[in-house]
Amino acid sequence: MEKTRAVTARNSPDAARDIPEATVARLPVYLRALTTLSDQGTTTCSSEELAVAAGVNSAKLRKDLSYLGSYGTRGVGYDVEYLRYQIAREIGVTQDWPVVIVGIGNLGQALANYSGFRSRGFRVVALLDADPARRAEAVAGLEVRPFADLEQIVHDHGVAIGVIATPAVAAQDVADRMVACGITSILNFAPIVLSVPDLVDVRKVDLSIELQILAYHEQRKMQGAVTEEVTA
Amino acid sequence: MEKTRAVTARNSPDAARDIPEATVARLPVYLRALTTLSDQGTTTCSSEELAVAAGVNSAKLRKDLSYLGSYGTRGVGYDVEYLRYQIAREIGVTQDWPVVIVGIGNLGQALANYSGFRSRGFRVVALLDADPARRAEAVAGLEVRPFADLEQIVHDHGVAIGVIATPAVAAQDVADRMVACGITSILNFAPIVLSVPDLVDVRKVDLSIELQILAYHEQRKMQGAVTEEVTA
DNA sequence: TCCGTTTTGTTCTCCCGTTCACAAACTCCT
DNA sequence: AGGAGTTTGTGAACGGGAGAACAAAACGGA
Ligand SMILES: NC(=O)c1ccc[n+]([C@@H]2O[C@H](COP(=O)([O-])OP(=O)(O)OC[C@H]3O[C@@H](n4cnc5c(N)ncnc54)[C@H](O)[C@@H]3O)[C@@H](O)[C@H]2O)c1
Ligand SMILES: NC(=O)c1ccc[n+]([C@@H]2O[C@H](COP(=O)([O-])OP(=O)(O)OC[C@H]3O[C@@H](n4cnc5c(N)ncnc54)[C@H](O)[C@@H]3O)[C@@H](O)[C@H]2O)c1
Repeated sequence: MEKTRAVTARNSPDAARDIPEATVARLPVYLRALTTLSDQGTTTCSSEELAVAAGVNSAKLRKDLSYLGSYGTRGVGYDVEYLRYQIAREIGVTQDWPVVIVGIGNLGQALANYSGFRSRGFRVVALLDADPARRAEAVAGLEVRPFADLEQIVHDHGVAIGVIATPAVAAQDVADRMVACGITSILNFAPIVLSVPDLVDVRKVDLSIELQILAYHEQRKMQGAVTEEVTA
Repeated sequence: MEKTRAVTARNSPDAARDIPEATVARLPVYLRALTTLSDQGTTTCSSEELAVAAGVNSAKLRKDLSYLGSYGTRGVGYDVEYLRYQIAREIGVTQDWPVVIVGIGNLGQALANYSGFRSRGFRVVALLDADPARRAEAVAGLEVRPFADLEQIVHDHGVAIGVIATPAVAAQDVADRMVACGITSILNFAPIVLSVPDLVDVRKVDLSIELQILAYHEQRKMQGAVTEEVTA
């Protein structure tokens, strides 16, 4: 029974192939590059062109795409629109995903105001904040609602994805409540490691960590410069 | 001559060991966990405790730390303060890094107002925006200055790290100008692949991509659920 | 129809990172 | 002093991803 699935042909529309995680992370980049090409009026592109636009090796690009199926034509390349649709479908952004944002402070407001989510398959259906003062005025055309409304909202809109933009101390509580309401994917901006059940996916974005990684390399560049001076 | 370096003992203070990239990305997480433990009054911790706090495997944690040196005591564990300092020193955040933010819109303002950067070794020294209207009022106690001031600011403060929070169309231009001014590390929030010289480090944060990765897994969970229903 | 050109899809190899497992080293108790 | 218990640091096995390289396939021109 398990084997049956593995034997399923690549092109089979409903085959649940397991795409490597590294590839999944790059598919959105290809999608973005294809959208740009499409906007420029390009109808066809080679793996080399697309690879340059996406900032990756062309062999890697072709291997990534081969996990989805054979959507190219040898000697010609890929049809931009067709490939774009196939990737969008594979990722799951041909439909709109309802999203709730919890914690409407500096970052939460910026996220709520960001138009890019909408055009990429996500719709912010509710903004939640524990602080009544935050609820005085609407943000991005949406009222800010009490955190207690979470369950109702998740139920009404069938929300599966939640964004946490609260302070770190509140994040685990918020995550627990989200999970209890049936949310199974969380994007976390709070600088804390969340503990959730196995079936819930968590992705974290930590801007301080990004800067620290840059700082590490920056420091090494400087050390190298000094060493060179000394040995010279 | 090349060999000499390889032979250098791990504990040697000035040894330029090459730490794996994956490890570098985790060091800030350990640093954060150690700071939390320290705040809670913990003076000593085992690799197992720290690993749980950081959300990683304890063997991986120990191997990561071993790249920095032997800072633990067998049978006892690690001194929290000591290890915290060693990691901070290795990353390079014992000193303060001056940072400029370009593009003071929704996201740029949120970043400017974020206090967490300061406590983690970064100091926002200037906010730049091309739009004169943006410069009417100060953000986070800093005036918003014209983009043309970049070179002066970079020169005056010795800025090595720049943050791009402009729309995608402007990002490559901004990056080029940054590089021309001597900035060698860039944190990019615009959804575009930046092209920069080899010696410049770029890290990108793309929130749409994060959501799309979650959507992919979410879709698979649902497919699985449907398949189960059908086969049941 | 056939051959040269182009470009995909895939195989193969190498490298990096993860994890296991254990010896070495340290503490504490008797 | 010695042994039991604990925890680190690391060697070795393993798995996954990156990239080179090539065969298969499509196209176009003669
Ligand atoms: N602002 C940034 O640029 C930035 C950068 C990196 C990381 N972060 C992280 O993102 C998170 C938010 O940052 P911020 O600057 O927007 O903070 P903020 O203080 O401006 O906003 C936090 C919001 O969360 C709300 N909140 C607190 N507890 C809550 C709860 N239990 N339920 C619902 N809402 C609750 C608060 O009322 C507030 O409105 C923090 O964890 C921060 O560390 C922010
Ligand atoms: N807001 C978010 O939550 C969010 C989320 C994901 C990605 N992003 C990305 O971050 C970037 C900024 O988003 P935002 O919502 O803050 O946009 P925004 O439009 O609110 O702000 C952009 C700012 O950049 C300034 N700017 C434009 N061209 C410039 C130039 N050449 N030099 C200097 N400044 C310039 C504009 O004047 C404006 O103030 C965008 O690329 C967006 O795609 C934002």
